[in-house]
Amino acid sequence: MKQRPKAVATKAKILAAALELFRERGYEAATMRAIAKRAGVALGNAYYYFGSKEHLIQAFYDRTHVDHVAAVGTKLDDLKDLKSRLLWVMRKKLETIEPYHRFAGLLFRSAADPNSPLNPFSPDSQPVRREATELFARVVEGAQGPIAKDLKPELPNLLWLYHMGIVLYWIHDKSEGRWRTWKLMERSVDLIAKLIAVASLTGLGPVRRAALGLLQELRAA
Amino acid sequence: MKQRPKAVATKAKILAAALELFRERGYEAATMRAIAKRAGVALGNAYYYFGSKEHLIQAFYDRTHVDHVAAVGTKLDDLKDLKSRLLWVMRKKLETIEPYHRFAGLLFRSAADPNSPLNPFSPDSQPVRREATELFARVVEGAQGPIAKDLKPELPNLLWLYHMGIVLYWIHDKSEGRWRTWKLMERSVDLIAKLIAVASLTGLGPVRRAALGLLQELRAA
DNA sequence: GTCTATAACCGGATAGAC
DNA sequence: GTCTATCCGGTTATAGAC
Repeated sequence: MKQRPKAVATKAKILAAALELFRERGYEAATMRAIAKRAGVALGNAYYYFGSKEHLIQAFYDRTHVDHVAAVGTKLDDLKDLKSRLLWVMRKKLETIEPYHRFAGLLFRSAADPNSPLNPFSPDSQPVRREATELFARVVEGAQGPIAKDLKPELPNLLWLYHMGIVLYWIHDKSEGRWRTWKLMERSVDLIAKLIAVASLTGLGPVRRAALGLLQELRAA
Repeated sequence: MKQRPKAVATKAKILAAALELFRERGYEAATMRAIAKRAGVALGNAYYYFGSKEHLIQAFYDRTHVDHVAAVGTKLDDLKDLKSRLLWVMRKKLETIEPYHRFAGLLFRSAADPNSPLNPFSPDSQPVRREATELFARVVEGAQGPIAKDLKPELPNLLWLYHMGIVLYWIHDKSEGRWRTWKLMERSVDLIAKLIAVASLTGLGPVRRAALGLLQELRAA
């Protein structure tokens, strides 16, 4: 019922025009009027298909996520220990988003707003977020070595959160080729692998208990 | 030279009106026209004192920081262990910002943009950030109990970063009276106190070494 | 330097006719 | 589904007064 071909074509035209103009002029300078005009469509019609200008950006997210999964590919299956698996996924992430660094500030500006549909915790973003989390579930699932039972189910979400933190750092990173982010990412992946190993060996100390309590809190939200 | 009393009074009037309206209606609904009107001032005059609506947010930052420090007050000196000290400071923080929850999202929106002067890592924000960090230095400084020598200098920055994380959670928190944030804050403060204690007792395991290396990386940026 | 008043521009968003 | 007309608010411009 949603597949009237004309509607699909119009929507695609508008989206294509928008992405073009974003690339050419950046987000702010690509006005809705210009987008509509390039798409050969009235302004109001653009709003008929995309509730707001921000809805147009969602395409970027979807695309980079798909690109990331593709870049990760089947190579992940060849890596056995958690550290190299996580490292691989994170490397591919940074490589995938690198071309967008110029525009990232503008894009993520909306992403930080709790009221924006682009915010990664919003209902609109749930599908992408779930898929992204599943990627980290794959990372954990295929890893050899012991992982504590009570920690394991939390890990995909935690790693997703961690990866958001790295992306946030990357956005602000002005160093040449983002080498700071790369170093930070490599070091933190190392630390995370060590932490998981330690947490999975040790008995139930008060620190471990406090940490797990905190995790439950977070999950309930 | 900047202290013509009339000018100071006018600027204060405008800021007060803005904060009032932000509280009452949120950021978007508090139009510059309404702010000027409430301040009993012409629209152009508001722009004479605040270059843009965002500049009013910067003023908000400063204001809440001052309020926070005042709320923390001398009571901090009566608290001896790190946990109660940190808890006190964080409680006062959440209390101080609570009235502004409605428009906090918009605030963070600008803060996430690396090109915005509002972003907490920008040069413009350095003064506020340094002062805020000093508050956490006070927390650490006055605490009894052992704190590892190599960890101690990192703590003010780390705690500042932690407190930003809590604020980020608070911004997205839709629960009644932000009780989720409060619980998360209390639990995480507990965990942090435990972590610091353990880290200060234990010898130099690989985890500790990796963590400290990561901290150095972050500080260098 | 401080302030008023008014008009105008621009672009995101909406209403309602067709 | 698509259009045109319109609203709304941030921002700027102007011209002048204390």
